[in-house]
Amino acid sequence: MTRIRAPRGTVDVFPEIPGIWSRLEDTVRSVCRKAGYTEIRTPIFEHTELFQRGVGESTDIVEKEMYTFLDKGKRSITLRPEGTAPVVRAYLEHKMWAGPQPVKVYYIGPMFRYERPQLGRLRQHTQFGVEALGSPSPALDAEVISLLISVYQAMGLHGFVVRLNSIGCPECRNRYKESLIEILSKHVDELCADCNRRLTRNPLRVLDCKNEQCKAQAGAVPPIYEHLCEDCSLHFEGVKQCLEALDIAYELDPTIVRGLDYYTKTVFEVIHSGLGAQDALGGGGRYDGLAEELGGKPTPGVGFAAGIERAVQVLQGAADEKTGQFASGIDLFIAALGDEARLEAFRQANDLRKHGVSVDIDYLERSLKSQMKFADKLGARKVAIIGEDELKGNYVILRDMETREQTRVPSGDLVKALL
RNA sequence: GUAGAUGUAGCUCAACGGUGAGAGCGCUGGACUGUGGCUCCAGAGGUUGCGGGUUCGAAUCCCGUCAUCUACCCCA
Repeated sequence: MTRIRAPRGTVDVFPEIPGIWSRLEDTVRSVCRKAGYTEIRTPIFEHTELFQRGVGESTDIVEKEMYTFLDKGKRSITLRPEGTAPVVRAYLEHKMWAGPQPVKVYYIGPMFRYERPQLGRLRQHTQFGVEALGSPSPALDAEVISLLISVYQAMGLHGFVVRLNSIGCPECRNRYKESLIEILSKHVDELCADCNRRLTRNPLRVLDCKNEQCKAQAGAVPPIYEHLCEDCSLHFEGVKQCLEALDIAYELDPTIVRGLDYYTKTVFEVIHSGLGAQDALGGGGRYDGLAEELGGKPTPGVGFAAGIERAVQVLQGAADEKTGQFASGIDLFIAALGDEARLEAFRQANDLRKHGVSVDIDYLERSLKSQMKFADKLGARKVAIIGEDELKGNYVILRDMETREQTRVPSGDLVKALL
Protein backbone atom coordinates (compact mmCIF):
# COMPACT_ATOMS: atom_id res chain seq x y z
CA MET A 1 0.00 0.00 0.00
CA THR A 2 1.46 3.33 -1.01
CA ARG A 3 0.40 6.25 1.09
CA ILE A 4 -1.90 8.78 -0.43
CA ARG A 5 -0.48 12.24 -0.78
CA ALA A 6 -2.09 15.55 -1.52
CA PRO A 7 -2.50 15.95 -5.30
CA ARG A 8 0.21 17.81 -7.19
CA GLY A 9 -0.05 21.53 -6.81
CA THR A 10 -2.13 21.44 -3.62
CA VAL A 11 -0.97 22.08 -0.08
CA ASP A 12 -2.09 21.55 3.47
CA VAL A 13 -1.98 24.77 5.43
CA PHE A 14 -0.37 24.19 8.81
CA PRO A 15 -0.31 25.79 12.30
CA GLU A 16 1.73 29.01 12.15
CA ILE A 17 0.31 29.94 8.78
CA PRO A 18 -3.47 30.00 9.37
CA GLY A 19 -2.94 32.85 11.82
CA ILE A 20 -1.69 35.02 9.00
CA TRP A 21 -4.41 33.69 6.73
CA SER A 22 -7.25 34.62 9.00
CA ARG A 23 -5.74 38.00 9.76
CA LEU A 24 -5.48 38.63 6.04
CA GLU A 25 -9.03 37.51 5.41
CA ASP A 26 -10.31 39.68 8.24
CA THR A 27 -8.41 42.62 6.80
CA VAL A 28 -9.87 42.05 3.34
CA ARG A 29 -13.38 41.97 4.77
CA SER A 30 -12.99 45.06 6.85
CA VAL A 31 -11.26 47.12 4.16
CA CYS A 32 -13.88 46.15 1.58
CA ARG A 33 -16.81 46.68 3.91
CA LYS A 34 -15.64 50.19 4.74
CA ALA A 35 -15.60 51.04 1.04
CA GLY A 36 -19.12 49.73 0.50
CA TYR A 37 -18.26 46.37 -1.00
CA THR A 38 -20.32 43.36 0.09
CA GLU A 39 -19.34 39.73 -0.05
CA ILE A 40 -20.41 37.50 -2.91
CA ARG A 41 -19.94 33.75 -3.08
CA THR A 42 -20.25 32.18 -6.49
CA PRO A 43 -20.01 28.44 -7.21
CA ILE A 44 -16.64 26.77 -7.32
CA PHE A 45 -17.57 25.16 -10.63
CA GLU A 46 -19.34 26.70 -13.58
CA HIS A 47 -20.32 25.79 -17.12
CA THR A 48 -17.15 25.60 -19.18
CA GLU A 49 -18.64 27.99 -21.67
CA LEU A 50 -18.57 30.82 -19.13
CA PHE A 51 -14.80 30.87 -19.16
CA GLN A 52 -14.46 30.11 -22.85
CA ARG A 53 -16.50 33.17 -23.64
CA GLY A 54 -15.52 35.33 -20.70
CA VAL A 55 -11.82 34.75 -20.34
CA GLY A 56 -11.28 34.13 -24.04
CA GLU A 57 -10.73 31.06 -26.23
CA SER A 58 -7.18 31.92 -27.13
CA THR A 59 -5.93 32.60 -23.61
CA ASP A 60 -3.58 30.15 -21.92
CA ILE A 61 -6.10 29.68 -19.15
CA VAL A 62 -8.76 28.36 -21.50
CA GLU A 63 -6.42 26.64 -23.92
CA LYS A 64 -4.54 24.50 -21.47
CA GLU A 65 -5.08 25.33 -17.82
CA MET A 66 -8.69 24.48 -17.01
CA TYR A 67 -9.91 21.65 -14.82
CA THR A 68 -12.73 20.57 -17.10
CA PHE A 69 -14.83 17.42 -16.88
CA LEU A 70 -18.20 16.05 -17.91
CA ASP A 71 -20.62 15.55 -15.05
CA LYS A 72 -23.07 12.67 -14.93
CA GLY A 73 -25.55 14.68 -16.93
CA LYS A 74 -22.93 15.06 -19.71
CA ARG A 75 -22.57 18.79 -19.01
CA SER A 76 -19.12 20.26 -19.46
CA ILE A 77 -18.13 21.67 -16.10
CA THR A 78 -15.02 23.63 -15.15
CA LEU A 79 -13.49 24.37 -11.77
CA ARG A 80 -13.27 28.14 -11.77
CA PRO A 81 -9.85 29.42 -12.85
CA GLU A 82 -10.62 33.01 -11.90
CA GLY A 83 -13.30 35.05 -10.19
CA THR A 84 -14.37 37.86 -12.48
CA ALA A 85 -16.37 35.98 -15.10
CA PRO A 86 -18.48 34.20 -12.44
CA VAL A 87 -19.24 37.49 -10.69
CA VAL A 88 -20.32 39.14 -13.92
CA ARG A 89 -22.41 36.06 -14.71
CA ALA A 90 -24.12 36.38 -11.34
CA TYR A 91 -24.64 40.11 -11.89
CA LEU A 92 -26.43 39.41 -15.15
CA GLU A 93 -28.28 36.31 -13.97
CA HIS A 94 -29.76 38.14 -10.99
CA LYS A 95 -30.45 41.28 -12.95
CA MET A 96 -28.40 43.33 -10.58
CA TRP A 97 -28.16 46.02 -13.27
CA ALA A 98 -31.77 46.85 -12.41
CA GLY A 99 -30.83 48.02 -8.94
CA PRO A 100 -28.70 50.93 -7.76
CA GLN A 101 -25.35 51.23 -9.56
CA PRO A 102 -22.54 50.58 -9.21
CA VAL A 103 -22.70 47.12 -7.67
CA LYS A 104 -19.60 46.60 -5.57
CA VAL A 105 -18.70 43.13 -4.34
CA TYR A 106 -15.71 41.26 -2.97
CA TYR A 107 -14.91 37.56 -2.72
CA ILE A 108 -12.42 35.22 -1.13
CA GLY A 109 -12.07 31.66 -2.35
CA PRO A 110 -10.18 28.93 -4.14
CA MET A 111 -9.31 29.03 -7.84
CA PHE A 112 -8.00 26.16 -9.97
CA ARG A 113 -5.55 26.01 -12.83
CA TYR A 114 -3.91 22.94 -14.26
CA GLU A 115 -0.31 24.14 -14.40
CA ARG A 116 3.13 22.95 -13.40
CA PRO A 117 3.59 24.02 -9.82
CA GLN A 118 6.49 26.24 -8.83
CA LEU A 119 7.27 28.84 -6.20
CA GLY A 120 4.11 30.91 -5.78
CA ARG A 121 2.10 28.82 -8.19
CA LEU A 122 -0.33 26.11 -7.20
CA ARG A 123 -3.07 24.20 -8.95
CA GLN A 124 -5.45 25.18 -6.21
CA HIS A 125 -4.81 28.59 -4.80
CA THR A 126 -6.88 31.20 -3.02
CA GLN A 127 -7.72 34.62 -4.28
CA PHE A 128 -9.43 37.61 -2.83
CA GLY A 129 -10.81 40.13 -5.23
CA VAL A 130 -13.29 42.91 -5.77
CA GLU A 131 -15.48 43.86 -8.70
CA ALA A 132 -17.30 47.15 -9.26
CA LEU A 133 -19.94 46.84 -11.97
CA GLY A 134 -22.05 49.48 -13.67
CA SER A 135 -19.90 52.61 -13.83
CA PRO A 136 -17.15 53.70 -16.21
CA SER A 137 -15.80 56.25 -13.74
CA PRO A 138 -12.01 56.36 -13.42
CA ALA A 139 -12.58 56.98 -9.72
CA LEU A 140 -13.59 53.31 -9.43
CA ASP A 141 -10.41 52.17 -11.14
CA ALA A 142 -8.46 54.13 -8.57
CA GLU A 143 -10.66 52.98 -5.73
CA VAL A 144 -10.08 49.36 -6.59
CA ILE A 145 -6.34 49.90 -6.66
CA SER A 146 -6.42 51.73 -3.37
CA LEU A 147 -8.42 48.91 -1.81
CA LEU A 148 -5.81 46.39 -2.80
CA ILE A 149 -2.91 48.32 -1.38
CA SER A 150 -4.94 49.26 1.71
CA VAL A 151 -5.15 45.56 2.50
CA TYR A 152 -1.39 45.19 2.22
CA GLN A 153 -0.75 48.31 4.25
CA ALA A 154 -3.13 47.20 6.98
CA MET A 155 -1.18 43.94 7.14
CA GLY A 156 2.02 45.89 7.62
CA LEU A 157 3.43 44.77 4.30
CA HIS A 158 6.10 46.92 2.67
CA GLY A 159 8.08 46.90 -0.50
CA PHE A 160 5.33 46.37 -3.05
CA VAL A 161 5.04 48.40 -6.23
CA VAL A 162 1.98 49.36 -8.25
CA ARG A 163 2.45 49.13 -11.99
CA LEU A 164 -0.08 50.84 -14.20
CA ASN A 165 -0.94 50.81 -17.86
CA SER A 166 -3.87 51.35 -20.19
CA ILE A 167 -4.51 49.05 -23.10
CA GLY A 168 -7.34 51.16 -24.50
CA CYS A 169 -10.58 50.04 -26.04
CA PRO A 170 -10.85 47.55 -28.94
CA GLU A 171 -10.64 50.39 -31.46
CA CYS A 172 -7.50 52.17 -30.36
CA ARG A 173 -5.90 48.93 -29.21
CA ASN A 174 -6.31 47.41 -32.66
CA ARG A 175 -4.86 50.47 -34.25
CA TYR A 176 -1.89 50.22 -31.92
CA LYS A 177 -1.51 46.52 -32.61
CA GLU A 178 -1.28 47.21 -36.32
CA SER A 179 1.44 49.76 -35.88
CA LEU A 180 3.17 47.39 -33.49
CA ILE A 181 3.17 44.65 -36.11
CA GLU A 182 4.45 47.08 -38.66
CA ILE A 183 7.37 48.17 -36.48
CA LEU A 184 8.27 44.74 -35.12
CA SER A 185 8.01 42.97 -38.48
CA LYS A 186 11.18 44.76 -39.49
CA HIS A 187 13.01 43.00 -36.68
CA VAL A 188 11.56 39.49 -36.79
CA ASP A 189 14.94 37.83 -36.74
CA GLU A 190 15.79 39.63 -33.49
CA LEU A 191 12.71 38.28 -31.72
CA CYS A 192 12.49 34.88 -30.07
CA ALA A 193 10.49 32.05 -31.61
CA ASP A 194 7.59 32.61 -29.21
CA CYS A 195 7.42 36.26 -30.07
CA ASN A 196 7.33 35.52 -33.76
CA ARG A 197 4.20 33.54 -33.13
CA ARG A 198 2.83 36.23 -30.85
CA LEU A 199 3.40 38.85 -33.48
CA THR A 200 0.52 37.54 -35.54
CA ARG A 201 -1.69 36.21 -32.78
CA ASN A 202 -1.33 38.76 -30.01
CA PRO A 203 1.34 41.35 -30.69
CA LEU A 204 0.89 43.01 -27.28
CA ARG A 205 2.36 39.90 -25.70
CA VAL A 206 5.69 40.64 -27.29
CA LEU A 207 5.92 43.60 -24.95
CA ASP A 208 6.12 41.53 -21.78
CA CYS A 209 8.42 38.81 -23.09
CA LYS A 210 11.29 38.10 -20.72
CA ASN A 211 13.80 37.44 -23.47
CA GLU A 212 16.47 40.20 -23.46
CA GLN A 213 16.45 40.63 -27.23
CA CYS A 214 12.70 41.00 -27.30
CA LYS A 215 12.81 43.39 -24.35
CA ALA A 216 15.16 45.62 -26.28
CA GLN A 217 12.80 45.66 -29.25
CA ALA A 218 9.79 46.25 -27.04
CA GLY A 219 11.55 49.11 -25.30
CA ALA A 220 12.11 50.85 -28.59
CA VAL A 221 8.41 50.84 -29.40
CA PRO A 222 6.30 53.84 -28.33
CA PRO A 223 4.13 52.97 -25.30
CA ILE A 224 0.49 52.22 -25.90
CA TYR A 225 -0.75 54.87 -23.54
CA GLU A 226 0.57 57.51 -25.93
CA HIS A 227 -1.62 56.14 -28.69
CA LEU A 228 -5.03 55.90 -27.07
CA CYS A 229 -8.17 57.38 -28.54
CA GLU A 230 -9.49 60.50 -26.88
CA ASP A 231 -11.99 58.72 -24.67
CA CYS A 232 -9.45 56.17 -23.39
CA SER A 233 -6.81 58.82 -22.97
CA LEU A 234 -9.11 61.01 -20.90
CA HIS A 235 -10.05 58.02 -18.78
CA PHE A 236 -6.43 57.12 -18.17
CA GLU A 237 -5.67 60.69 -17.13
CA GLY A 238 -8.62 60.50 -14.75
CA VAL A 239 -7.31 57.32 -13.14
CA LYS A 240 -3.87 58.82 -12.62
CA GLN A 241 -5.39 62.00 -11.22
CA CYS A 242 -7.46 60.00 -8.71
CA LEU A 243 -4.44 57.93 -7.66
CA GLU A 244 -2.44 61.06 -7.09
CA ALA A 245 -5.29 62.51 -5.05
CA LEU A 246 -5.01 59.44 -2.81
CA ASP A 247 -1.23 59.73 -2.64
CA ILE A 248 -0.84 56.33 -4.23
CA ALA A 249 2.55 55.89 -5.83
CA TYR A 250 2.57 54.02 -9.13
CA GLU A 251 4.89 53.30 -12.01
CA LEU A 252 3.73 53.56 -15.59
CA ASP A 253 4.60 50.32 -17.30
CA PRO A 254 3.60 49.86 -20.92
CA THR A 255 4.66 46.21 -20.84
CA ILE A 256 1.87 44.97 -18.62
CA VAL A 257 -0.87 43.61 -20.81
CA ARG A 258 -2.51 40.81 -18.78
CA GLY A 259 -3.31 37.43 -20.20
CA LEU A 260 -7.07 37.58 -20.08
CA ASP A 261 -9.03 38.83 -23.07
CA TYR A 262 -11.62 40.85 -21.24
CA TYR A 263 -9.47 43.76 -20.13
CA THR A 264 -9.99 47.25 -21.56
CA LYS A 265 -8.40 50.55 -20.64
CA THR A 266 -6.86 50.31 -17.18
CA VAL A 267 -4.66 47.33 -16.32
CA PHE A 268 -2.43 47.13 -13.27
CA GLU A 269 -0.35 44.81 -11.16
CA VAL A 270 1.04 44.94 -7.67
CA ILE A 271 4.37 43.19 -7.51
CA HIS A 272 6.77 42.29 -4.71
CA SER A 273 10.38 41.29 -4.97
CA GLY A 274 10.14 38.67 -2.23
CA LEU A 275 8.13 36.28 -4.37
CA GLY A 276 10.53 34.66 -6.81
CA ALA A 277 9.79 34.43 -10.49
CA GLN A 278 6.06 34.79 -9.95
CA ASP A 279 6.29 38.27 -8.52
CA ALA A 280 2.69 39.47 -8.84
CA LEU A 281 0.81 39.78 -5.58
CA GLY A 282 -2.28 40.83 -7.43
CA GLY A 283 -3.52 42.33 -10.64
CA GLY A 284 -6.60 43.61 -12.31
CA GLY A 285 -8.15 46.21 -14.49
CA ARG A 286 -11.20 47.37 -16.33
CA TYR A 287 -13.33 45.04 -18.44
CA ASP A 288 -16.01 47.09 -20.13
CA GLY A 289 -16.77 44.46 -22.76
CA LEU A 290 -17.16 41.40 -20.57
CA ALA A 291 -20.86 41.65 -19.70
CA GLU A 292 -21.76 41.90 -23.36
CA GLU A 293 -19.56 38.94 -24.16
CA LEU A 294 -21.58 36.94 -21.64
CA GLY A 295 -24.86 37.88 -23.28
CA GLY A 296 -25.78 40.85 -21.12
CA LYS A 297 -26.21 44.46 -22.03
CA PRO A 298 -23.00 46.51 -22.19
CA THR A 299 -21.87 47.10 -18.62
CA PRO A 300 -18.63 48.69 -17.50
CA GLY A 301 -16.70 46.99 -14.75
CA VAL A 302 -13.40 47.08 -12.95
CA GLY A 303 -11.75 44.87 -10.35
CA PHE A 304 -8.71 43.00 -9.17
CA ALA A 305 -7.72 39.56 -7.97
CA ALA A 306 -4.91 38.88 -5.54
CA GLY A 307 -3.27 35.71 -4.35
CA ILE A 308 -3.58 34.85 -0.68
CA GLU A 309 -0.77 32.30 -0.67
CA ARG A 310 1.56 34.81 -2.27
CA ALA A 311 0.68 37.50 0.25
CA VAL A 312 1.19 35.02 3.08
CA GLN A 313 4.54 34.09 1.59
CA VAL A 314 5.83 37.66 1.89
CA LEU A 315 4.14 38.30 5.22
CA GLN A 316 5.66 35.16 6.66
CA GLY A 317 9.12 36.28 5.60
CA ALA A 318 8.53 39.52 7.49
CA ALA A 319 7.15 37.70 10.53
CA ASP A 320 10.15 35.41 10.86
CA GLU A 321 12.38 38.39 11.46
CA LYS A 322 10.33 39.44 14.46
CA THR A 323 10.58 36.11 16.36
CA GLY A 324 8.14 33.94 14.49
CA GLN A 325 5.92 34.00 17.55
CA PHE A 326 2.65 32.88 16.11
CA ALA A 327 2.04 30.02 18.50
CA SER A 328 -0.43 31.70 20.78
CA GLY A 329 -0.20 29.27 23.68
CA ILE A 330 -2.99 28.43 26.08
CA ASP A 331 -4.13 29.90 29.38
CA LEU A 332 -3.97 26.75 31.43
CA PHE A 333 -2.78 23.18 31.41
CA ILE A 334 -4.21 20.81 34.01
CA ALA A 335 -1.78 18.14 35.13
CA ALA A 336 -3.43 15.23 36.88
CA LEU A 337 -2.11 12.21 38.78
CA GLY A 338 -4.23 9.11 39.11
CA ASP A 339 -7.49 8.07 37.51
CA GLU A 340 -9.68 10.04 39.84
CA ALA A 341 -7.68 13.21 39.38
CA ARG A 342 -7.70 12.74 35.63
CA LEU A 343 -11.45 12.61 35.63
CA GLU A 344 -11.54 15.75 37.75
CA ALA A 345 -9.16 17.49 35.35
CA PHE A 346 -11.33 16.48 32.43
CA ARG A 347 -14.37 17.93 34.17
CA GLN A 348 -12.58 21.14 35.17
CA ALA A 349 -11.21 21.68 31.66
CA ASN A 350 -14.65 21.41 30.15
CA ASP A 351 -16.03 23.85 32.70
CA LEU A 352 -13.24 26.38 32.26
CA ARG A 353 -13.56 26.29 28.50
CA LYS A 354 -17.17 27.32 28.86
CA HIS A 355 -15.94 30.33 30.81
CA GLY A 356 -13.68 31.35 27.96
CA VAL A 357 -10.43 30.00 29.34
CA SER A 358 -8.28 28.04 26.87
CA VAL A 359 -7.37 24.80 28.60
CA ASP A 360 -5.73 21.54 27.69
CA ILE A 361 -4.97 18.34 29.59
CA ASP A 362 -2.90 15.19 29.25
CA TYR A 363 -4.37 12.33 27.26
CA LEU A 364 -1.52 9.86 27.53
CA GLU A 365 -1.44 9.14 31.27
CA ARG A 366 2.02 10.57 31.49
CA SER A 367 4.10 11.25 34.57
CA LEU A 368 3.86 14.64 36.24
CA LYS A 369 7.25 15.55 34.90
CA SER A 370 6.19 14.73 31.38
CA GLN A 371 2.98 16.62 31.77
CA MET A 372 4.94 19.68 32.87
CA LYS A 373 7.19 19.30 29.87
CA PHE A 374 4.19 19.00 27.61
CA ALA A 375 2.55 22.06 29.17
CA ASP A 376 5.71 23.98 28.47
CA LYS A 377 5.68 22.93 24.84
CA LEU A 378 2.07 24.01 24.51
CA GLY A 379 3.04 27.42 25.79
CA ALA A 380 0.70 27.20 28.78
CA ARG A 381 0.84 30.30 30.94
CA LYS A 382 -0.29 28.44 34.07
CA VAL A 383 -0.49 24.84 35.13
CA ALA A 384 -2.98 23.46 37.63
CA ILE A 385 -1.84 20.32 39.42
CA ILE A 386 -4.31 17.83 40.81
CA GLY A 387 -3.17 14.80 42.81
CA GLU A 388 -4.59 12.77 45.64
CA ASP A 389 -3.96 15.43 48.30
CA GLU A 390 -5.52 18.17 46.23
CA LEU A 391 -8.49 15.99 45.46
CA LYS A 392 -9.01 15.31 49.14
CA GLY A 393 -8.59 18.94 50.11
CA ASN A 394 -10.70 20.15 47.20
CA TYR A 395 -8.07 22.55 45.89
CA VAL A 396 -5.49 22.66 43.12
CA ILE A 397 -1.95 23.88 42.96
CA LEU A 398 -1.69 26.69 40.47
CA ARG A 399 1.76 27.28 39.06
CA ASP A 400 2.78 30.30 37.06
CA MET A 401 5.03 28.94 34.34
CA GLU A 402 6.84 32.22 33.96
CA THR A 403 7.60 33.10 37.58
CA ARG A 404 7.45 29.51 38.91
CA GLU A 405 5.28 30.72 41.77
CA GLN A 406 2.76 28.24 43.15
CA THR A 407 -0.39 28.86 45.16
CA ARG A 408 -3.23 26.77 46.49
CA VAL A 409 -6.51 27.64 44.89
CA PRO A 410 -9.87 26.19 45.96
CA SER A 411 -11.28 24.20 43.03
CA GLY A 412 -14.28 26.46 42.72
CA ASP A 413 -12.17 29.60 42.46
CA LEU A 414 -10.08 28.48 39.51
CA VAL A 415 -11.90 30.63 36.97
CA LYS A 416 -11.49 33.72 39.15
CA ALA A 417 -7.85 32.98 39.73
CA LEU A 418 -7.21 32.88 36.01
CA LEU A 419 -8.78 36.23 35.16
C1' G B 1 4.04 20.41 -22.44
C1' U B 2 9.75 21.50 -21.84
C1' A B 3 14.50 21.85 -18.94
C1' G B 4 17.60 21.24 -14.66
C1' A B 5 18.21 19.62 -9.62
C1' U B 6 16.80 16.31 -5.74
C1' G B 7 14.55 11.61 -3.45
C1' U B 8 18.30 7.76 3.02
C1' A B 9 14.62 7.84 10.44
C1' G B 10 9.03 12.43 11.96
C1' C B 11 12.59 16.89 10.29
C1' U B 12 17.65 18.61 8.43
C1' C B 13 21.36 15.76 6.47
C1' A B 14 26.05 12.12 6.50
C1' A B 15 27.86 7.25 4.63
C1' C B 16 35.60 6.34 -1.27
C1' G B 17 31.17 0.02 -4.84
C1' G B 18 32.87 -3.46 0.88
C1' U B 19 31.05 -5.22 8.80
C1' G B 20 24.59 -5.12 11.08
C1' A B 21 23.03 2.37 6.89
C1' G B 22 24.75 6.79 10.99
C1' A B 23 24.47 11.95 13.39
C1' G B 24 21.92 16.29 15.13
C1' C B 25 17.10 17.89 16.26
C1' G B 26 12.34 15.87 17.59
C1' C B 27 9.62 11.82 20.19
C1' U B 28 9.23 8.28 24.69
C1' G B 29 11.30 6.89 29.37
C1' G B 30 14.90 7.60 33.27
C1' A B 31 18.75 10.25 36.44
C1' C B 32 15.03 13.79 39.92
C1' U B 33 8.88 8.09 44.29
C1' G B 34 4.50 14.71 42.80
C1' U B 35 6.97 19.83 39.25
C1' G B 36 8.70 22.59 32.70
C1' G B 37 13.03 25.33 30.12
C1' C B 38 19.71 23.45 31.15
C1' U B 39 22.57 18.81 31.42
C1' C B 40 23.47 13.54 31.14
C1' C B 41 21.84 8.36 30.04
C1' A B 42 18.76 4.92 27.55
C1' G B 43 14.96 3.49 24.08
C1' A B 44 11.67 3.48 19.96
C1' G B 45 11.83 4.73 14.93
C1' G B 46 14.54 2.73 7.92
C1' U B 47 11.29 -1.69 2.10
C1' U B 48 17.78 4.08 1.30
C1' G B 49 10.74 6.61 -3.56
C1' C B 50 9.46 2.23 -6.77
C1' G B 51 10.94 -1.55 -10.65
C1' G B 52 14.67 -3.69 -13.38
C1' G B 53 20.01 -4.27 -14.69
C1' U B 54 25.62 -4.51 -13.88
C1' U B 55 28.59 -6.81 -9.84
C1' C B 56 31.25 -11.78 -5.51
C1' G B 57 28.89 -7.44 -3.17
C1' A B 58 24.58 -1.51 -4.71
C1' A B 59 22.07 3.82 -0.55
C1' U B 60 26.35 4.41 -3.96
C1' C B 61 27.05 2.68 -11.01
C1' C B 62 23.33 2.10 -15.45
C1' C B 63 18.16 2.13 -17.46
C1' G B 64 13.11 2.96 -16.60
C1' U B 65 9.28 4.94 -13.66
C1' C B 66 6.95 7.95 -9.91
C1' A B 67 7.27 12.12 -6.75
C1' U B 68 9.10 16.85 -5.04
C1' C B 69 11.51 21.49 -5.99
C1' U B 70 13.09 25.43 -9.23
C1' A B 71 12.69 27.64 -13.96
C1' C B 72 10.35 28.31 -19.03
C1' C B 73 5.28 29.27 -21.21
C1' C B 74 1.65 32.06 -18.46
C1' C B 75 -0.40 33.85 -14.22
C1' A B 76 -2.61 35.07 -8.25
